Amino acid sequence: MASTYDVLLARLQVAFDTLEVGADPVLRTSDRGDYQANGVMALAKRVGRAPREVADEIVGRADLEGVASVEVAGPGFLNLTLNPKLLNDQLVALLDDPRLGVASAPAPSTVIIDYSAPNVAKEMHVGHLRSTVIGDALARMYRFAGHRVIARNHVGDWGTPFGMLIEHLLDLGEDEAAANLSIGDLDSFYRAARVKFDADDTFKDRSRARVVALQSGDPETRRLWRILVDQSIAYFDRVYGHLDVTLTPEDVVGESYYNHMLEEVVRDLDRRGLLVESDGALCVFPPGFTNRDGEPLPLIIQKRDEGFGYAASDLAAIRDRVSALHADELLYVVGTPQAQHLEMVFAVARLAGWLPDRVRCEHVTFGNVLGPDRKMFKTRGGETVKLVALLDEAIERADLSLLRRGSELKAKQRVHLAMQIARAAIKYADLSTERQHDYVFDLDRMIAFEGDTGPYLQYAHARLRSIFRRLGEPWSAGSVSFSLGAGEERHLALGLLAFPEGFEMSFAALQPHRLCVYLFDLAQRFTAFYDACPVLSSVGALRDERLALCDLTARTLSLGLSVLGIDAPEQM
RNA sequence: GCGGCUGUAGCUCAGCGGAUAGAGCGUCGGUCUUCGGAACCGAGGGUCGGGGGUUCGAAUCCCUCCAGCCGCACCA
Repeated sequence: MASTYDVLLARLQVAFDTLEVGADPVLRTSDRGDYQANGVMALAKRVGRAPREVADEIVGRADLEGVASVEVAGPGFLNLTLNPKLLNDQLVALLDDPRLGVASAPAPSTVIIDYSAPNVAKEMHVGHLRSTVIGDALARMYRFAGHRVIARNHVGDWGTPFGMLIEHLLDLGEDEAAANLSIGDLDSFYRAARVKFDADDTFKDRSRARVVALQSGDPETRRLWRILVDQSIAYFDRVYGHLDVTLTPEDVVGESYYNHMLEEVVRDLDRRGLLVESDGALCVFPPGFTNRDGEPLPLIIQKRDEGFGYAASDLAAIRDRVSALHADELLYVVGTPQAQHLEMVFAVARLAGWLPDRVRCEHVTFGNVLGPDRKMFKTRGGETVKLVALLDEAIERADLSLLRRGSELKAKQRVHLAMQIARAAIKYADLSTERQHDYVFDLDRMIAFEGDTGPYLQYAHARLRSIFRRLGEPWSAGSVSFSLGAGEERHLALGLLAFPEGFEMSFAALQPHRLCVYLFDLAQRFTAFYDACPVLSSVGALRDERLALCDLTARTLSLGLSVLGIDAPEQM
């Protein structure tokens, strides 16, 4: 089905095209009418005529029969009020549409989304939260939009620290070490290795030798390294499970995966005459980048010691993703501090011809998670906050709230529900602020059941489902018609019909918070309706109509939340 | 110094060149003998960091200044 917005836009577009082909009607929802079109003024300017006159002409030429009534206001606004029959027909169509009006991409693209990227043998902490949550929401949005998503978890599984980590593993004994790692105690493992490395020269020498052995492919060293990697991946997988993130171990394609391609990256850059030796390092100087002294800034491909910089594996990854995986689109959900690095990598990949213009390549940046003091979020002791600790605390609080409220659920169900609420609280708080902005992590605020929070949306959904439970029998729409006599009903209905725009705008801009804004607005429309319009105690056609509105609202909330990676429990 | 991001109500944040800048929390007042009150309705609260400019129209685009955060050659 065509969304209501699209129906309206198509009719207006025809009229605008008669004055200037492709002129944007600038169609928006409005509080002056159901929608307003603001494109007349700009168009009048371009064609050199009076705005009111152009507005009148557009109104005269637009075939809005059966769609909307229109009024010209102010300097040339077109205020549109949707036709009751159109409203009814669109709502009836939604009842049978599992996608609730959102079109599926006619030509699916292959999209590679690079996100999460924790480090092997290190705990996942708040620093990974946003990349993981935002990346996963985007992956779900792309899938829902009908595209093919290849997730890539570019874990840090290579580099000099692995010398000391492997030596520490040997000191502990493989079994002991694996046991430590498998319970997720990665940080103390890493710290212990670090302490020895700093204090003990023999250990330091062993570690360095071990790095060389690792890099030269020594089988025994590789086997030991594999233990570290596998234990870590298993641990990450458990964290993703707790967070309900769709990443799997198969999506883990770490830095080491690209090792065998690095020589070729260097050779190819050299062949194309892009490689420059500078201070003993092999670099590319993409135009337009300078350092603090205004000198050209290099992207270091191979270091003086012949080791490869991380730019090399990033470049290899682009080559691989474009040529072997046939990506149409590359997204990097990586923190803002990497902006310049990634810009340079993209620039070099374009220069080298590995990244053709047809492939969209974008750095999806995000701001920091701040503590109550507005500085980077840390524990009171100044340590990074572990992701599992964060989630555990949220679960505990959610469980307490349920208890305080006198939840009748059994302990086991309650804990599961507390987990769903905790995840919703944390994810929604993260997704509902504009991506690029920093936000203050405030568990009290995000887990509150009132206000613009994940739990509030879940609650709205649970109340809706409760209506259908009380109904006592399966409900089906049958032959409902929507007369929308009450203002609250009409307001809610317009909200339901706007789901496609809500999703599309959020998706096109890669900004999950717009979908959050939409869902919160819908939930508010619903609660106002719920307060004013009795459902179960009404009778006949009115009752059917209200039940249908409830059904659509519940499905829209549930679908919208699921696209963001948030559960909508039946009962709370 | 250069580059990037940010500055909107007491607090946390939305705001797509359009009409009177909106939510949530908090505050104050109200509703309803609760289809789940974790609700609803209303009020108060703003030099949109300052100053210029472009435009019929600027929180939004441009310039400049102020404040804050981040990055700027071999750790990834």
